[in-house]
Amino acid sequence: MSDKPEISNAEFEVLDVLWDDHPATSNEVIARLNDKKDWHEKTVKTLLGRLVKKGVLGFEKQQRQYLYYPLIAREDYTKKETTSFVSRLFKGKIAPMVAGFANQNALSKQDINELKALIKEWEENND
Amino acid sequence: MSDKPEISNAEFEVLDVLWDDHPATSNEVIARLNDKKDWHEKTVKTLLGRLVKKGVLGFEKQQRQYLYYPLIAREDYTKKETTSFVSRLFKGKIAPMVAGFANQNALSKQDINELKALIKEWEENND
DNA sequence: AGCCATAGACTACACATGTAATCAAAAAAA
DNA sequence: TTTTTTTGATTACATGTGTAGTCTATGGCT
Repeated sequence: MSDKPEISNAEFEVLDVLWDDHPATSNEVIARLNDKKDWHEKTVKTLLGRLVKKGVLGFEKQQRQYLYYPLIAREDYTKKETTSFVSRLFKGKIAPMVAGFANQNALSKQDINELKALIKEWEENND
Repeated sequence: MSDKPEISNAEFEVLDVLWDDHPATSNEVIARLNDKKDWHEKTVKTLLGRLVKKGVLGFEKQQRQYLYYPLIAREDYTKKETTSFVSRLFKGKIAPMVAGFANQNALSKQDINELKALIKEWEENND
């Protein structure tokens, strides 16, 4: 298959706002990032360019500006990253990771309910 | 608090075998890594040195050799990494991450049981 | 006592990354 | 039409990272 493009931390932030809503011009991306990050516009444009070069973003010209959009789905990316994260740090076992997370962070009742729902779904499909 | 040292991927592999068993000489580390990685001994020694400089490893001299050992606990590291991973990719919500993982990987009956146990424990502490 | 193997220290070097500044072309303004 | 602005393209540059090679001192062998 196509090899997973390495997306750096800074690049991820840019991709993330494009996942939220796209296509978008560089100025829109810059504006949205302004809330969370304190990046110079030139920095954001560099990151956009690098993501295009990596094949993570596509764009189409609209007059002089580009309209950028993601070429990979957020779900696909997060699934792959999660799998590799869990296998690296937890030998591929999900429960210890959840345990460590629970131990470090407060789990809400809703978190618990969602986990229960996942388990229930699994049990309905496997028995 | 002390700021989290950035541990690169390659460095992590070295740290990982030291977490498994320590203290260990560089040669022991090199030998253990030989199974999984195809790294030159010099490479491993460079990584050991960098980890020492970053304050991740300590050592004590044994004649001419060093006995290396981790200065941070695996649990502490994995918890922090998990928290930051979940907050970056899943807005801090653990259930969607587990859902994505389950969707990508086969969950075993044991995984499910472990998750159930975690939930049960949470419910005993919170009600 | 002298030489050699070896351990860690120091150096190397290309590519990635964070963080921009400058350049060139075209659109917008004057 | 000339000037200014703005956009993407190109260049910059320090630091991190992967992946070693060379230097130097010392413990061990002869």
